[in-house]
Amino acid sequence: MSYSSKIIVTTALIYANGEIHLGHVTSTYLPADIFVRFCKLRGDDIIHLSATDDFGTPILIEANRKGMNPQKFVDYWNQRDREDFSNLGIHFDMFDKTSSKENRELTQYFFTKLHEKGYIYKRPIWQLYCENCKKFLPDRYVKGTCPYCQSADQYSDSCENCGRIIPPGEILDPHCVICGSEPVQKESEHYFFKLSQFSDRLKKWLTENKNLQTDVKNYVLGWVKEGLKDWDISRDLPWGIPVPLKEAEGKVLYVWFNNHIGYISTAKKYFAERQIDGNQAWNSATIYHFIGKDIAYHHYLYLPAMRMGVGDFKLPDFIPTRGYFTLEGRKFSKSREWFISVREFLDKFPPDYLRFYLAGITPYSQADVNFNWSEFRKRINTELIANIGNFIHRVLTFIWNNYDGMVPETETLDQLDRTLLDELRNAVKEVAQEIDRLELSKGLRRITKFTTFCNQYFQRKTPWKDKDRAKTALYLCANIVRSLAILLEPYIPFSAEKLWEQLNLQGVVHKQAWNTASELKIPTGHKINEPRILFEKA
RNA sequence: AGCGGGGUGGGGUAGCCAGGUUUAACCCGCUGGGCUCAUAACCCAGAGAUCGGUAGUUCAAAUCUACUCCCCGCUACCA
Repeated sequence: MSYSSKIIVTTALIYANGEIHLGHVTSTYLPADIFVRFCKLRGDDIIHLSATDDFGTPILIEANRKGMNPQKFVDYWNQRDREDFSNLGIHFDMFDKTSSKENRELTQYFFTKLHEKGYIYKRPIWQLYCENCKKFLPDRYVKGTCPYCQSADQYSDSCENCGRIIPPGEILDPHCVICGSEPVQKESEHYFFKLSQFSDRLKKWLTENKNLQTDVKNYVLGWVKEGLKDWDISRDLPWGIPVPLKEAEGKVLYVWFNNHIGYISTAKKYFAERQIDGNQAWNSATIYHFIGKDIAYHHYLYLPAMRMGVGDFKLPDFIPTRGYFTLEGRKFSKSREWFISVREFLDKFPPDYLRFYLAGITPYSQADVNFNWSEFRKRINTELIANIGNFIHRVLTFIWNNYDGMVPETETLDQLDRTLLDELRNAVKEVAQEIDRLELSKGLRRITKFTTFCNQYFQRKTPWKDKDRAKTALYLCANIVRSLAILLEPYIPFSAEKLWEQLNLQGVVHKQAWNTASELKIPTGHKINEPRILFEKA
């Protein structure tokens, strides 16, 4: 069977060991969801895929601490994350896990193919080893005192207190996280990926791909210029995807070797369930990988290099990269309890408030995004409620109270009416352009610019003075409210759907065609449902 | 230290890449007025920045160049 989809969107895989927080949502999942929702309305054949990232040291440590089997542990988080995303209206066509059979197989295939082609070699490295636990202690298995600020109980690779990166071997008073005893240096064989060999090809690809953001590109090109180092892709851990070589007993692949392969393995699984050739589907689609800038290196260097090396799967066309999330001007930090989880937020406010606010403040760049509670409230109350919500509500209640809830008839359009329709067409066109260019905050601003005009129109028409003469205006406004439901659907899908119901229209707003937003589809005499307040003040 | 990003009215931003379509735009806030259909929401008018600093390029610079000050992020086995 031949392939049908045209666009594949993936979002960075969420690490399966903790709550989803607003940082994840802001940089990655919300932008992707808005984009995908828009494309669906536009009629594109598009799918959104993601998964949990199930391997790695922190998960193993955490699972051990809780006395849980690591697979059970990541399954728990996978389920919990699905709920969070669903509650936020973030929809996936498939949400899988990197510990899936498909991803294990594809990852081993990647390794084998790269190994055959000579891109992987083995060499011994010195590593800390715990003689009590009889195991090597990678990165986060060792804690000690920070050599810079003397802060105790820090992981051996970085200090939470002063934020410095601690070079391997420099941590003071190192001890094993599991048993507390002091580790010794011991030699271990590791596998390395020849990233250095891909320098020229990466440089070419980065330079020639015009879809990549220039700021991120410059940042990454800086690394290439400095010279890429080969990459240690194996770990002495019991939790991970085994290195598929007989000689490599007990070694697994590093999480960053396998997790982005999850994009492809999930896609293949998705297509396989539909009897579609996954490789062909992947290679003929336009690929978007949405990420946060913290993982820019992995997506702009490691990922493309690995795909170049294997050769079977095309590289991404777009890697939309957004910045860090700060809360009241300070960096998010779980350990310092300076963060907001999705659950915590949704206990207080509806999901659309979060979507509306975040979409409005997140630019298409790696600039950081600051969340501020008072600004959040202000923005919801003034833009979402007093501007957009007010227009919708005044129109609907006016029709309900003055025309028995029936959309009135239209007569000859005057100059102002025609201007309104021009504004509508422009808005529909320009919002689409912005979202298509991934400029989501600008798209939202374009919508509020339009509703400002709608409020002005209503004001100038003074329909309350002569209900009979106001019929054309209300006919037009009712239709514009319908258009707004469609325009707003990518941003605030729950409210858009409620609005669709209030308008008493057929079907669901999510299945409408974007272009019909510039048409007048509600006929005279159409009965709306009783208007209710769509947005309560925050 | 190096690399990347940024400094625009009281706050938050757009514009800068492709210099002049802008008397520097938008939102919030502020001042005054109007309306009363609407969740004290809406509409109109107004005050307020010469675009971090300096020096250049140009007929013309917030937009280009150099230097400089300040802020933020990153620096590879942290996901």
